[in-house]
Amino acid sequence: MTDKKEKIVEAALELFANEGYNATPTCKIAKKAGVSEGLIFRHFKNKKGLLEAINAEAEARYRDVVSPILFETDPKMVIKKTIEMPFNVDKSQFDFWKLQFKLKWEEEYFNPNKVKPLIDKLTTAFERLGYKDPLFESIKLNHILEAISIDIIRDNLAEQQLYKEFLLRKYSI
Amino acid sequence: MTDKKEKIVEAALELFANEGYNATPTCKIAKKAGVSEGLIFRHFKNKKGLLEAINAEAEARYRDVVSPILFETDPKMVIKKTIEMPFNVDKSQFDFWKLQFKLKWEEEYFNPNKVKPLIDKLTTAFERLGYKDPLFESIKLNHILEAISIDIIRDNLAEQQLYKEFLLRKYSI
Amino acid sequence: MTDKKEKIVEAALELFANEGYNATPTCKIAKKAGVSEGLIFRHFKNKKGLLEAINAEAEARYRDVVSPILFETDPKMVIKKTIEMPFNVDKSQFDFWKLQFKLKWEEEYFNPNKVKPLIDKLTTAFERLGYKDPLFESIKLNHILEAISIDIIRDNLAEQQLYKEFLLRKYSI
Amino acid sequence: MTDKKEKIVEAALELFANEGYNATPTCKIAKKAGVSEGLIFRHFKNKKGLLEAINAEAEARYRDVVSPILFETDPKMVIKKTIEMPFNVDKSQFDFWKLQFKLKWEEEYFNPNKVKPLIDKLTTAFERLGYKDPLFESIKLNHILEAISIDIIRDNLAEQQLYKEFLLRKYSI
DNA sequence: TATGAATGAGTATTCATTCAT
DNA sequence: GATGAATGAATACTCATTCAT
Repeated sequence: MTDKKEKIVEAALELFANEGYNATPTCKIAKKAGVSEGLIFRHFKNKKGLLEAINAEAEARYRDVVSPILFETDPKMVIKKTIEMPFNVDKSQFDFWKLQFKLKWEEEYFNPNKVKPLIDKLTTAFERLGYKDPLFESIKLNHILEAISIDIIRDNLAEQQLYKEFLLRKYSI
Repeated sequence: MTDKKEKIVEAALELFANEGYNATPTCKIAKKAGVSEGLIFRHFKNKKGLLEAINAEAEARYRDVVSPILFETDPKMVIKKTIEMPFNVDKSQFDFWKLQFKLKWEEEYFNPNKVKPLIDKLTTAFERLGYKDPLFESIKLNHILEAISIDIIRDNLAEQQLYKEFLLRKYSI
Repeated sequence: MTDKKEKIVEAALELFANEGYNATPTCKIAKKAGVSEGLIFRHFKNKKGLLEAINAEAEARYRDVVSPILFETDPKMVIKKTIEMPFNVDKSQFDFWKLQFKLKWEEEYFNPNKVKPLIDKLTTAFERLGYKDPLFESIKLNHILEAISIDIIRDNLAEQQLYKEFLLRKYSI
Repeated sequence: MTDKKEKIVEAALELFANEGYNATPTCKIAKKAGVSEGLIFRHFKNKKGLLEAINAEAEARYRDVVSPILFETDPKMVIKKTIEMPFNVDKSQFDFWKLQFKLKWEEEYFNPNKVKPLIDKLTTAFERLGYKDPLFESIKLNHILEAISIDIIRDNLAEQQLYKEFLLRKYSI
């Protein structure tokens, strides 16, 4: 990716995440990126094309974060790593995840199957640990983590460290 | 509220909830409501004014749903009613809640204090029931319910009844 | 048709005819018509929609010009009226016809069946008058008249009166 | 002319002829020619420069086609060769002529004197053959041939062979 | 000669909003 | 209260043209 193309993506990511896709004019992206407006369309064809380029990278990052869990064999470690996941997200990546959560509300970008591998992995883990309703347990844990992620991203969760320890304790980890 | 004013609100609610506020042109609202575009501005001054009118009603509805919990005295019942809350939302109201959840992502409409009364009530309840970390317990339950609400509204939660019973069991209810 | 809508059509006709459809920006049409640019799209949806509206009117005018010939019963009069047709076009209508001839070069707007009724009528007329190759005669006459029309519209035909008489003489009229 | 320069001219000719000069973006020409967009401007300075280069070649070709008539001494042969001219155009040259006819509608490229030598030659021929109105006869024949050319180029003339023979018969050739 | 990234002015189109009726 | 024509600023997108390599 050329220098300017990268600049466009960065600017767009920040603006889409914070002001919203529809509320962000392409001229604002161009100005923030320090490039001409036309260049956006030369590189991405569409405003939507730009969004999709960002989104494609997001899929990759999601996989990077989740795959260490999927390769874990110890059931306790599966749960531990899953709980720790949202707390480990670097601040520099918040815009990225903010955009992801926003886009979930657009039919077009919402893919309910995305979490399935993780749910499956958690279900197996809970099963091995002798939990009664392993599927519901994993759905519940996933729910907690989704909500936590949202709070963290929006800087709306106090005492993260203590809360994380509380959760780990709950699962006897 | 006159007949036509009501029609505008209904149309706007559905469109804002499903297509997004910025992505919905006023002419589309007018067409769907079967009124002239000008009438929207006679009744609401602004497009934003229309959104705020809808939003104000949402606050009222939120209070309607939560207040029965706040007036509950039995701690077990507090938790039971809280868990049951998202499962009892009528389908006819989904657009309403969908819009609320979407708007949470706009700084302007996000009010982190909104859930405070419920969190407090839950904390007290968990305290009375002898839970070790009542605050974190209530935050956790709230997280679960937020995530459930999102799934239900988006028609993304299977076996709701069984899941609800599972949760109640978890809290020994 | 409202006053302003009519103004738009007039301005567009003149510009499309003289500068070409693609070479005419909508802002120029708006300025010439003395209206806001947006109004063009409110009335015609598209720039192309505007062209098509003009074109539809052109079809009507063509029919108005040709139908008196089609209802003629005397074969000599059929030929006479046909020959006179291009010479009788009023100068105020030149832009209209200019645009028609230009558009014939766009696949999309070229309809080879348009002249068929006239060709048929002429063929019958030549047949009745005992011409040897009535179909070719009518094609030939039509060719002459098309070329004359083009010359007249572009103000490129000197001594129109004498030329017309020459042609009539050729057909012994 | 280098290989690539030639490719550009070919691509531009086809596109200008069929889609129109204004409707053809330079990037489309470049893609069709298999060269970079910049190269067009290195070779032709302008988009207009490219058009003019094509046009200059057209003038040459026109002269090639007409000069054999101008050097003809037998009046009958002058008329015969003139009539046969449009029927002899090779299909591979249609785009060339199509563009010429289209450009006639742009003031800038319309040169009414272009046909003058041919008209003069025809007039003299008709004079020698004892026709009454030699000038009008030659204008008329020219009109017929212009219209025929247009029809042939647009593949809109059936039974060309028979029609040509019909015309020759008309002039007792 | 040839490329392709980059530009900036332009162009069709949208849209919230106003206003006379 | 209600309409619908009209506006003008904004917006996504195009395109001829330049320039460093």
